[in-house]
Amino acid sequence: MHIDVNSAFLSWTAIDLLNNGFGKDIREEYAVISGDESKRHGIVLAKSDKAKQKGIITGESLYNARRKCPNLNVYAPDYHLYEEMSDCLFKLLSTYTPDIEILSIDECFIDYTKIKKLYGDEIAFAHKLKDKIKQELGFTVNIGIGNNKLCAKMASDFQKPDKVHTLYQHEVKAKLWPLPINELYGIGKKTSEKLITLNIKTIGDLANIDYNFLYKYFKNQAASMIESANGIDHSLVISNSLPPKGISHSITLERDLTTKEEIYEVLQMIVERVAISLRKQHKYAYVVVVNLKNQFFKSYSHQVKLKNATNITNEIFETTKRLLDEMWKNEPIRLVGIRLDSLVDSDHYQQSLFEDVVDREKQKKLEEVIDNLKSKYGHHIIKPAALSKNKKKMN
DNA sequence: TCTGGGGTCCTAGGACCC
DNA sequence: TCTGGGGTCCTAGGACCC
Repeated sequence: MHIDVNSAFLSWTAIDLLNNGFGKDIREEYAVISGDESKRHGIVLAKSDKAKQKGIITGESLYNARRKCPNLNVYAPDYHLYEEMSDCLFKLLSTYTPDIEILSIDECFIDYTKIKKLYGDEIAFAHKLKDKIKQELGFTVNIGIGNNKLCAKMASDFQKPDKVHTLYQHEVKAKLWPLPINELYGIGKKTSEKLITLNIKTIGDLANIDYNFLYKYFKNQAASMIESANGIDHSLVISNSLPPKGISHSITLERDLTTKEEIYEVLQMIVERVAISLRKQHKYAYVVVVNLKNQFFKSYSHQVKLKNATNITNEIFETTKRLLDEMWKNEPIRLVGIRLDSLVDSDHYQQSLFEDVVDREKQKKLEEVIDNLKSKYGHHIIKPAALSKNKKKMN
């Protein structure tokens, strides 16, 4: 089964507003959740059914959405709230089974095969489950049932909200094949455009295409594309969520930055964040990546693999500065991002002849102390002098 | 005041090795 | 007599997902 919260961010904000005495349910009006336009974060993160009927889609600019629906009501996202609501949902589900694979903040798979003996017919169970979620948590979900994850996921997407759908193997032809090709999981904008030029317009078209023909255009992807279109998927529900492969953070700036010093300051801020997150997870990173986006929305990245995995803020910061020096084309920058990759559980430190190991150990201890101060007294209790607004007052 | 942020996976090309 | 083939690792970029 695939369980998917209907318009998650919007539903969750709606509940929160109702709980705080807001007189109306924003699920019933022309509403979207969006970031702050003045900070250049104005894109649609979630929409109500009514907004959807106006043609508003997730991911488009708020500017665009307003043109489709001039009297649109806009609400800010609250990520802390969303984490809490998400936790509540997964906790409720885990009272039924430990076999839950969390896909994102608002959706997951459960392996019903293993608990069918306990709870009986899956369709009856799914209805009871969705009603229980609505009653106890206040929001609706769609539940898709299938013989594998792909079919369950496609089924949960059929008709919304508050519905249970099945997509068993024998239903693939009737329920999956008529859908437009871009609705197949794994087929995005680029691939569907390419497929349409090949006259492959529906999932059924893809399901029945000649493999050798498709191979010419999609190489190794061809086989799995045809399998998906036939509702075939051998992947398993993996309950114990895997550790992250990387940690990243990026910021779209309120205005484009034009000097290296300004970009350094942003880098420093972002490094602080990712490094703390890294240490919190007891990880060390081998690879440091800097990503930039220029005023024309062109992104480019530069990365380096370190000799030694690190979790030391300063080592990461110095690395990102070096990367920036090498890659920056002296042009206005809209977004600055950092990613830490190739994470390992311990640093297996290889001492270099020219390094001061004592100093490195001291640095690590210092950062442990700083992390503790921050978690006790808040993020702003201590920060690099370079990020202080009153640099002259600092001792 | 048009266009976010956090992820995963894949591919292509170059360096390098035997 | 101009120049293989297989393999790994690294980097950059892109597609896709929510």
